[in-house]
Amino acid sequence: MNPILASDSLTQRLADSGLRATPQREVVYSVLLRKRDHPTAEEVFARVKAELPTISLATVYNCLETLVQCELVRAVNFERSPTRYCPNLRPHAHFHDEQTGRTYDIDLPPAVLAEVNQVLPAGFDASSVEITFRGQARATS
Amino acid sequence: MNPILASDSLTQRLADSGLRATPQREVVYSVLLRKRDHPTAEEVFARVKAELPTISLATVYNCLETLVQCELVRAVNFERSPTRYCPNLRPHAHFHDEQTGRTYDIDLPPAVLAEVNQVLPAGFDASSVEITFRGQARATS
DNA sequence: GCGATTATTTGGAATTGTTCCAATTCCAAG
DNA sequence: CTTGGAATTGGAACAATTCCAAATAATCGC
Repeated sequence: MNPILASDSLTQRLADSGLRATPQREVVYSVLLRKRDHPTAEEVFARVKAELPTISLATVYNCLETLVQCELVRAVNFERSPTRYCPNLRPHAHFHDEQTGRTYDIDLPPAVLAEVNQVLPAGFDASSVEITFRGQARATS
Repeated sequence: MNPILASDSLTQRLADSGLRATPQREVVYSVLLRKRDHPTAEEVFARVKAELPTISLATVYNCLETLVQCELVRAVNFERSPTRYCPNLRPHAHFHDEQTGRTYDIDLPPAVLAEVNQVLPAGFDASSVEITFRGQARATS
């Protein structure tokens, strides 16, 4: 009945983990979907407050952590700057523009991913791999 | 005259950047070379104190930062845990063992590095790329 | 060598991002 | 209802790092 489909998949994923779909979780997730610019927890907090003025920063951290657990959101770390969050579930690398500080998603073709995994010697069993570029982007995307 | 060759290349690199080879910098660097287990700043601090009991943590941070600037050492970040330092200058990825917390260097063949760089669309100019695996290692290395 | 200048080190305070905690509040089921 | 677990909240605590101002050390022009 709710026209916002994302909310349904959210509810489903949460239920799968035995968790509830609360307004806070829904708004945090929708904020991430709405503007996919890899916001920090503080930025998410600011955006969510527009809709839920009484939400606390702790709750934003809780919700983000929950979404990461449910694999609806990826936490992205670049050096020691604040963790950023992205709702892109396809395999992708990140490009960090040194000038602007902006982060871009770079799609990772399965073939490349496969080749990268080949570099692991016997005895190393990787559950995930993260690829991060840093440099300069003139792209508008 | 000094039989420790590393110290010479250190002196050289520092000089190239207009910096001095101080005892603190030399000992911090030698500690990294001696045990290449990706220590944190605190761990380096503890090891250096054996030789220079009066060194301060701030100086260890300074020295590490200097060595990173001179490209003698790489800073390695894994999620939000403390930065680790490694004196391995060859292109390599890192494998983070989720059980033990240990970090392993994984050599990166130029061909793989080249292919990874190919995923960047036009307009993205990368100055460096970082590849980090996470998983389980049974290796002894 | 000798003072002037600059680089480096030092200890402690400050900062930042995040987590913890104890006290509510909110649901959901019996 | 009411009882129990889940979730939220605000503020304190925390960990890693950086900042800062004072002390120390090295280097340079003379």
